Amino acid sequence: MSEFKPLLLSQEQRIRSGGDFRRCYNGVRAGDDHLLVFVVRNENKCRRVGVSVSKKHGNAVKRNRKKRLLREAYRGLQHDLPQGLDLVLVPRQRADSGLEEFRSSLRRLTRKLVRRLESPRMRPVRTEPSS
RNA sequence: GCAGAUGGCCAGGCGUUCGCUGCGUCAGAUUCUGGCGGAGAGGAAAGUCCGGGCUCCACAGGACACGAUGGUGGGUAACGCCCACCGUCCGCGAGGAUAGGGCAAGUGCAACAGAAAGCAAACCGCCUGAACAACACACUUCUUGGAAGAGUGUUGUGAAGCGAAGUCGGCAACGGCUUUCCAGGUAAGGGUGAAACGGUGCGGUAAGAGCGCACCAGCGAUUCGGGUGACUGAGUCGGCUGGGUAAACCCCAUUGGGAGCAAGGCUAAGCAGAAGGAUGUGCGUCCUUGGGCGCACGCGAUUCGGUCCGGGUUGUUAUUCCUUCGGGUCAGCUGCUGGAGGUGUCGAGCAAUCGGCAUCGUAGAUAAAUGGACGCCCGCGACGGGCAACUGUCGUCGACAAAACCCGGCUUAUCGGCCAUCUGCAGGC
RNA sequence: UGGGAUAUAGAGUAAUUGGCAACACAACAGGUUUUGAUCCUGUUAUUCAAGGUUCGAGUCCUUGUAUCCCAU
Repeated sequence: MSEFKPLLLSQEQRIRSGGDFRRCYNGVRAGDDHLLVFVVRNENKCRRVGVSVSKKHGNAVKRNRKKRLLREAYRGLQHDLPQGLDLVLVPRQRADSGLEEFRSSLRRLTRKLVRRLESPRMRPVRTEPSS
């Protein structure tokens, strides 16, 4: 399915400003044992992704490793995702999270989130005041 | 061979493929895309404990505070770092550790124990004399059952108490009263304590004591020798000694402007201001008698490391200055990597290090670039096979940890190895 | 990135310039009570870690760890 499209990940496809991150945290979210995903729609028709790893995951080497694994998982799966979304990926504090776990979690969670975005918006209204 | 000591080095390797960030070049195109080439984390990049470069601010000075350092000589841009040496301590040794100036300027501290914890004595104890008592000896007088006196020797007492002596009461245990507890010498001994005013021996003495002597340890002065110096070797003399603690205050010597690349500079975009405070006086000069300008003093603000003195700048009646609160933006470029640079070699030096020559081009990210997958080799671990060398399979297996303006150090973390020199023990020739 | 502070029983605080780590709360055990509450008694500390100075360190010095705060 994605063998014709290059698996690139350039700077335009990344979320880099604090405001964009804050907008995503107010959006729809879903998570499992390995991953937490925040999603919001954006105006232009491209996918963007941001990665956030807190200091509780260890020192700089361990944090960089998790960021790279998350970016690599997104890079392999980006053409399976719909257009016009901003994603923020936050890993859970687990030592056994590898690339395959992140890939399967990302695939399952984005499918769930897309379904929730297209259904009548009951969930976002309920999540807004709590956050 | 085993056990160590010191110094240095490496930080899994190779290949294919999909990606990431700069650079060079070419093409499209107009600041983006593509092709090609080449580059892309460390010995600690870490902690931010010191020192410097660089940038901005401030750059008359003085006094007092404050911080840091502390053997000597050298190295360095500088250092709290490094090298060499000295002293002290530890180790059989190779070696290791060392904040290592001054308690003879002053102040302070030392719980408990101990007689006593700092300035020299007091106390216990030991000794002498006097006094009192008892006993013994011999003497004198009166006199012969004996008494009195003074003497010598021995013993006992001899600072407050269960003391001594006398006397009274009581069968006794004991109780009451009276008297007395004087004058010196001595620091050998006195359980303790981390630490106690030199140690041992002989002499000496009433008892003792560096009181004297010999040796040893320590201090001071001095002579000669070695060293740039810290210091050290040998000798002589002296009084015999004056404790410890300064990572206790302190003293001495040396030294220290402030803030930091989010420094600083440029461009673009955007917004909304509000409140409060700021004293004048004199002189000179110019013109239209009301102001302008300048100077001095005063006052306000700010700055000169913290305070004071004393300076600098600025304002002093208004399109100015200062303070506080609020609003907006937080985008891009630059600084940004060629520097106290790396490697090799020669020379100086014990070394740290320095100099000459040759050669190399070696990260620049900004929610922050080095990653993913596969294969082979290496190492490790587990389970097997084999007498052994070795070999098969498996592994979310591969130390600590990632630049953020740049250097020099220090400290801390670290799987597994390699090399060189040296020491001790055991064995063989 | 720069600056500052703190760490003591389960949680909260003391420890007067170095000399036996204290207090109330909580927990546990025992006692009082018919039972419970109250009350009484007792127990519970690697003073954040390592090293040094000192006869002796919670205290002084050095290094590290963790947490919190401030500026931009």
